Amino acid sequence: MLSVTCKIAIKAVIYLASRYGSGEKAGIKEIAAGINASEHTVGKLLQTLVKKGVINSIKGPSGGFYVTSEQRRQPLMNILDAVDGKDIFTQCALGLNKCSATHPCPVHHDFKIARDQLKVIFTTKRVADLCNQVNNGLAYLVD
Amino acid sequence: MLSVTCKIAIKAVIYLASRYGSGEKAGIKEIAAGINASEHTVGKLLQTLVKKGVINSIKGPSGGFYVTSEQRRQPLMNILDAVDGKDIFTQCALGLNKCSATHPCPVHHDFKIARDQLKVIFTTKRVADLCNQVNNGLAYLVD
DNA sequence: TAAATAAAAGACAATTTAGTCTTTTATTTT
DNA sequence: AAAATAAAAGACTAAATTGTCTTTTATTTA
Repeated sequence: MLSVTCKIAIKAVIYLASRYGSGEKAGIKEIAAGINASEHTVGKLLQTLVKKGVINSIKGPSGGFYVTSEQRRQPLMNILDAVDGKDIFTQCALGLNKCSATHPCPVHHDFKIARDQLKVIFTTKRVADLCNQVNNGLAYLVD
Repeated sequence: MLSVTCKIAIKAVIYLASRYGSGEKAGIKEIAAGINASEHTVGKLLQTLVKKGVINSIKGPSGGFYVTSEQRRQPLMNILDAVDGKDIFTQCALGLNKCSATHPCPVHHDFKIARDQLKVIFTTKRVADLCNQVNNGLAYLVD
């Protein structure tokens, strides 16, 4: 479904946004430790997120990564798009290039319903929503 | 979602079952041509399907691959399980090992709904159903 | 029984994806 | 201004997946 990197990216952003206020910075080490992932992997992927405007960063001592209050309001889709792209929401279940209502693969109609539902989840769930769940102990970022 | 191999496998089985009657045999070349895929890839993957009992084969001249009428009634899930396994229907969206209703990741509840829906599609749709669609010109296996 | 046919099996190669490491650049603090 | 800190950048390695090829085995037909 999502790539491994993308899953880590979502956890990293939620961790950052749930533990730190808007503008408050966290370093790579801390974020990696907080979501139980490799520092190297997290470092690399945070770069991508900064480049795509999902989060921000500042170099140097007392630098780090942070989210703005606006970025808290963005849907998970932004993270997914930055790392994996949006292809999974348009691709045919059987790999046809031209699969549509007028030229469907044999599972097109049903598959589209499920695929669209996933799309709804990722476009309606916002970073802030998930932070609340984590902060209230209703959801977890680690096993 | 599904691996490339698995997508080809589904198309191969549907092609075989839609073009040939129960017990009627088709060769690798023909199946590969019929779904616009590489002979090598198809040959290899059909082996897997035979081993897992999704289809049957007979060696030698006038040999080939075929499906029984019983195999026509099997759900797509059997193909998916034979090639990719059923993991995609249990895996956590964010990659947690222990993600459940009592220890959920932040998207568990919604994701599970969509995931379960996909599972329903693959367990209720049978090979024969899709063959009918293809044979009636309601669905296609190639672009 | 020999030749031809077609799948089975497995080795191998290529590609893609993921993960790691090193060097560079920017910023801050002393 | 120098030293320290932390991200940026990119090269590199490793692993997983996908795809290709060759050899073997079974079967049939002449």
